[in-house]
Amino acid sequence: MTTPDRLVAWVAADIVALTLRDGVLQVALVKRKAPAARGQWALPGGFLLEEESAEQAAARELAEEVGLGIGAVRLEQLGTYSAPKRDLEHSRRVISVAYLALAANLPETVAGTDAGEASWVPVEQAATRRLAFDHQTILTDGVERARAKLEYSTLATSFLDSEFTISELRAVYEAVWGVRLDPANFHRKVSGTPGFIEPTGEMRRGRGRPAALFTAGSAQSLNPPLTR
Amino acid sequence: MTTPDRLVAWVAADIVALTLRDGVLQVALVKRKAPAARGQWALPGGFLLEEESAEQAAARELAEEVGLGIGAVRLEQLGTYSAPKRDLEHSRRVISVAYLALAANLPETVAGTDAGEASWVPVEQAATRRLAFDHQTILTDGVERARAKLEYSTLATSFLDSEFTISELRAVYEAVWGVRLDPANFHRKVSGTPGFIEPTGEMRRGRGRPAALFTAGSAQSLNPPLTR
DNA sequence: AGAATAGTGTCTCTGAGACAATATCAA
DNA sequence: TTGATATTGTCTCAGAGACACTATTCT
Repeated sequence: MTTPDRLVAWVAADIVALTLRDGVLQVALVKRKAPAARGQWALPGGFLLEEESAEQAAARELAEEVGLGIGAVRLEQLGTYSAPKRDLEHSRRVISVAYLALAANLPETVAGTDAGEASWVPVEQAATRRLAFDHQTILTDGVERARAKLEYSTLATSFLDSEFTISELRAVYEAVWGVRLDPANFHRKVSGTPGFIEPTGEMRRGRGRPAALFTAGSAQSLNPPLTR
Repeated sequence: MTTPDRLVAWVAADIVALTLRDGVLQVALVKRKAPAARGQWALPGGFLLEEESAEQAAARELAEEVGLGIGAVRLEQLGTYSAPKRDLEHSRRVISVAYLALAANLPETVAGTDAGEASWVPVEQAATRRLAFDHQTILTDGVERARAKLEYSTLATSFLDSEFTISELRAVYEAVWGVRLDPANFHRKVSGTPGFIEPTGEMRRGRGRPAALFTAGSAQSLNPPLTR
């Protein structure tokens, strides 16, 4: 026996996928091809299928719409958006479970089946576009979460390839936080935190003195944290 | 036109409601009266109704099942649980949006319509009970979130009445974190953080020297944080 | 040589923690 | 007076930030 006014809903998983291109924080957006909100820019995402969890759906949609292979990104749950009027385009209420994904070297975006186009857009610029549904709110929350997480977690390395220099790691912090950090103090801080980064012994040569290469360490949290 | 295998779900809001009784961290549990998982202990909660957001549903269920008036508690979204097999008792898949609620002086629990019994149970003891569905996981996540939030937010005052002493505030931290804190250093720390607590000018007299009374200040975050 | 980037040394300041000392009440 | 709790003082240590300095490459 079903209570008459109990909500029956579709459940969507939407992803705030962030990456760094040319030192600028960018987010993956798709131009909607589905009937609802057709033609508008939106976060990648889609409906959960039967027998699928929200995280599985997020990983699948990220692969289909943005071409980010499953396992290539860390997915972290952001929150769930369930306001009754958040999506008036569908015939049923839709609640959305939002995820944050941080990606390194972005394979060029791929136009998948569900989305018309997919592209990386600077976050600053995306903040001025009108996005479908409440995706502007979700984007803002996602960026803020990423900023906060850099302080007390080792998440920043997710933006980088498996080998990176300390300067590149610093560039992640500077781009996401929008600040300039002292190279000397940053170097001491990250190299002195056990488990954050591990030296490979290799060097990378560029304009000046060659820089030592590192890989991500095993630590998940930063103690004490980096301060913004 | 509906894609054939798109999930259609019921959406529940479940609440990890924590309070302090006799210096012990306790959680509100209900004995289920509904057919699904009848007789088992579970977190308070229930299904979203049409035209209701998850947070509204959480507030309503908290009022109905635990007797905590709407507005008497802060609700913070914990996360969403959507594993396909998390709830096999219902005829449809159920995904649950979990909330964290911190309450002061717990009105005695009220047996509402949906729940058979409701009572406050020490968290340590609840961790050993078999709870319905995946509520054990949700409870663990909620307690961990509360612990983390005390560090960098002013959430601890939510556990107290509108007027409290610094010792009472310290007791919150000691109970939630399960540690002993130095009274002198704690006093300096909280009274020296602008916006955390505001003196009322009143005193409360007990066993020893009377303690000054405070109310919660306007600050939401603690900078620098308290360390566990 | 000069520019550029990597990395180290050093000083100062702030805040956490240990713990002694003082204050103000009840019994 | 004694015991209990509140509050302040003081010392030490760790870490953040400013910034001078050294190291190693390219042009």
